[in-house]
Amino acid sequence: MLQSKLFYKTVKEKSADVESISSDLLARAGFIDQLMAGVYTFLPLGHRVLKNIENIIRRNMIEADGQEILMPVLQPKENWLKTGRWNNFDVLFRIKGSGDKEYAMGPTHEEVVSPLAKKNVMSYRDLPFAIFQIQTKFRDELRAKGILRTREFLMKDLYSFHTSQEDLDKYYDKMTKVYFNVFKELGIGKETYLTLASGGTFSKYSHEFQMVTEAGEDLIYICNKCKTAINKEIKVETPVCPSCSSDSFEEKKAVEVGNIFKLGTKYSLPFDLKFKDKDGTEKPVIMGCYGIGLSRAMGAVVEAHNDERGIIWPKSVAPFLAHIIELKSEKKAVKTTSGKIYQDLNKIGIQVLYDDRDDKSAGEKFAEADMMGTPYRIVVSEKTLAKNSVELKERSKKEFKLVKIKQLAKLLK
RNA sequence: CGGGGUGUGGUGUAAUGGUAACACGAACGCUUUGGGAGCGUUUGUUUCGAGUUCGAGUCUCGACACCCCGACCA
Repeated sequence: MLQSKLFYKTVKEKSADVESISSDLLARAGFIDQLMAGVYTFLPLGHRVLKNIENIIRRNMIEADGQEILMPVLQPKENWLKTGRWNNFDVLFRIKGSGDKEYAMGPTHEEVVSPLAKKNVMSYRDLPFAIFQIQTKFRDELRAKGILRTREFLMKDLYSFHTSQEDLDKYYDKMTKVYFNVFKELGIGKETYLTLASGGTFSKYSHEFQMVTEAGEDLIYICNKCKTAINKEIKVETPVCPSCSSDSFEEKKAVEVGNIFKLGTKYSLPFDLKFKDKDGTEKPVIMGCYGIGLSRAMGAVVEAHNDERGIIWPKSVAPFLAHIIELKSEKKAVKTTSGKIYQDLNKIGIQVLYDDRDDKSAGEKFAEADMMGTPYRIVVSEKTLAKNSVELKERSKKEFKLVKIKQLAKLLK
């Protein structure tokens, strides 16, 4: 991508509204734009990051036997009445269509996926299976907080269907590992804890994946002895660690980047979702659900990876792997060589942003590059070309090195 | 939802009730060219609606918006 054509603007000054570091950086670096409280547009840079996150999650879900579908945002009131959530679900957007007909804007999809499953499940032979989607969710949160807590957000939700509790337990454990792998790939594995939580309206217990950060709205308690984490509600119920009985905890602020629930029969019963077992008896299907907020994950990654100059993207989610900075020069070679490097890297499939602008000073280009946080910066100038080289610097490191142009592609691969 | 705060060019700020200003940005020109450059010219502003007043960015009331604290958060 040529930076001269990129749809973006950076803002030098910190915004007056606080929100969170991630929202401020993402907005100022041109990744997102706030339309209103809790609602954001993803600009080309932000959209690329979001797609990278999406692909990491999608690949992991498919590896866990998930099949991708896409369910509607617009849902019938009737299904929500069936589960009793039309009146109970505080953050549900309820909208009116023609003739005052009412609909729900999907905040989650049990009310759609359960009747859907019913159409395909007759016998134990049809089980187990898992289906998921990556889709925009709507929740009428009373209070938004930057990109970390929004009213409209992208979410991956997977639902699993089983013949028995044992089978669900097995899949649930597998999913726990898959989730850890996702967060590791997103670059926040180290900061993320599996946290025992109370299940709310779903089940007695659930698990949250909490990333430790000052920007978090949740409090978690990490056992000093075995590193098991529990959330606030559990801490009230159980003053000692549920796995090692230690009473020494460290309190940390955290943001919930994912959660998993054992739904059991909570949604199969209202929708009459059952199957014929081997012995001929009819049994309710046992369900699990597993969510990850993608846009929130994007904010979480930024919260975990930034410095005073801007964002430091992990390679896995970065909008571009490399950022070529062409410094202004009288000599044509600087531009032609920069252009050639850009083409060569593109050819071998490396995502690269090329700052080809002629009217920007070196300082401004560097400052913007640091703010955007691309993992590798490649500076091309008269100085580097004199040595047949370019300057290669990692965003996360201080030092840089001169690299022969011929070797550049190999190094980045 | 309860409480609090704030709304001024694109952004960040200033302005005893008395001509809306400064910096950054943007456009143009010249100079500069390895860490958000310099000079000059130009550009563009009081959230909305009532009210008080000779006169409102400033005071009063209302609406709307955003932010913060709390509560809430499948």
